[in-house]
Amino acid sequence: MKPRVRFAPSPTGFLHIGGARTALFNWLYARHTGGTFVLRIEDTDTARNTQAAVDVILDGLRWLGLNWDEGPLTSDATGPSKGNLGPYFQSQRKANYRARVEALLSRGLAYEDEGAIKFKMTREPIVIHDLVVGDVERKLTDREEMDPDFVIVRSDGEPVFHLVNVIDDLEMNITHVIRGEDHLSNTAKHIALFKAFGVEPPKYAHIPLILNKDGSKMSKRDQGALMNVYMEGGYLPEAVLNYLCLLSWSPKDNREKLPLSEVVERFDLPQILRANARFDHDKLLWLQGEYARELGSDRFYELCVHALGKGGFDTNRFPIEYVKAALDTCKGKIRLFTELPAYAGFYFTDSFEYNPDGVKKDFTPENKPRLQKLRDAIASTEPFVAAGLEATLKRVAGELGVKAGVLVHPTRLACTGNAAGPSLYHLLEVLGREKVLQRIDRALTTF
RNA sequence: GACCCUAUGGUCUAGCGGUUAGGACACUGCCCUUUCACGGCGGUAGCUCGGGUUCGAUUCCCGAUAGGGUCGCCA
Repeated sequence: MKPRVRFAPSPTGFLHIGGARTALFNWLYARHTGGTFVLRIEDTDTARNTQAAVDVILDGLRWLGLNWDEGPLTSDATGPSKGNLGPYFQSQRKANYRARVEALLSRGLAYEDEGAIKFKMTREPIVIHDLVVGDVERKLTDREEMDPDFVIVRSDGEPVFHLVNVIDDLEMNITHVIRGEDHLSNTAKHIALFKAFGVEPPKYAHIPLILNKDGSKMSKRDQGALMNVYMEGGYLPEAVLNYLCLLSWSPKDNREKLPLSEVVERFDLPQILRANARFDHDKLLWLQGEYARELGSDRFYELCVHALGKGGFDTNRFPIEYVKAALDTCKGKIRLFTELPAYAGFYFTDSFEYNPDGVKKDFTPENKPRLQKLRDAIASTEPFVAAGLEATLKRVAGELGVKAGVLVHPTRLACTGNAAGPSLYHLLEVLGREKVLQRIDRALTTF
């Protein structure tokens, strides 16, 4: 029988990076084994759950490319889904829960207590055969010793997580439960529940948690904890995915950057590490840069145009060839697309501020005549292309008896407002003679 | 408080009784270079501690310590 795994988030309005990693590991295992990846929405908390919150989860998984074989097609709990074992929203499965609870009640495995229904938990230690952690004997804690039974239906009639999670895994024929290690201690309860229902529990694989760089628990408020930061922050999903694969899993051959298809091929449960991993944003950024550099042109343009648009630059007002030429000078230079407006905005507006430090350093009295001389030489450079412009600049520098850099910096500042950026000669070529001369002339009037 | 998991540089990791403890990110020196970035060549930095087992422990066992998790009518 092929494995059936599931990702079962509750719609809280956020998709946590840890949740995304859990989804990823489930997805990887399903794809590796040719099994089925089920998405189930645990929306039992009617007070908190909204359709918009479900969209956050669906959008996040889609952005990452973690497609599910069974589960909802839309965020509408009563809407369409794929798969034969739905509904895939817990809010639509209440009849199942009621029937299961009745069965427990009638067999004396559960009882009513102050309006709630409690499950008669075994008093014996339970051994969890975990595929990642190994055999774990879970004894009762001191509080559990006093009352090992736990509530499965609240006094308001709503079933609780432990119950519905188990019933759904059972009824959806889930074979492997791959989830965060925060559930390891709870697993004894789940196993007892499965046994009470007369079925063998699924295999468990508890994966380590993702902590902050300093080792503290990552909460929603922590930097980088939520998926939307990456979706909106100019990240590439392949970079995020690759980075997530490297936390608690390793290809073991000293490679860091590897395509998802290869991870799918090599991924398996037993080789997942046991220790919690810390989230290193710098390393993610590095991978992001690696992937950004080798992006295909069309996708690169698309992402750039989108980022520039968000930064207030309407590239549609410029000829497509100009836009492409401008963006080509940025390829391989930026990591995050959100950097682009500041990095390349000068291509798309004439009104930009000069970098103050650059002004101090480069717009100096002795540089003014130099820039003037270069301006005149540029005015007659023919054709107006990078190689010729470079030759012109170096010739003028030679005539002035200064290094090229002396001319390069004021020119860059005059034409872009920035102290760093794309290759100067190439950006001049893209801007064209008219704009370059205008910008140098304008700069010359400021100092 | 009880129970559970974990422990290799700052971070992610390779290692599975004998290695000059390997790689990556970050940091840093030099080179390349108009800037930035990339790239190339170096550098700093590590087996938590204490007991065992063994001819020999980073590696196996026990304990301590530290970190994380759970013990809810949250999920």
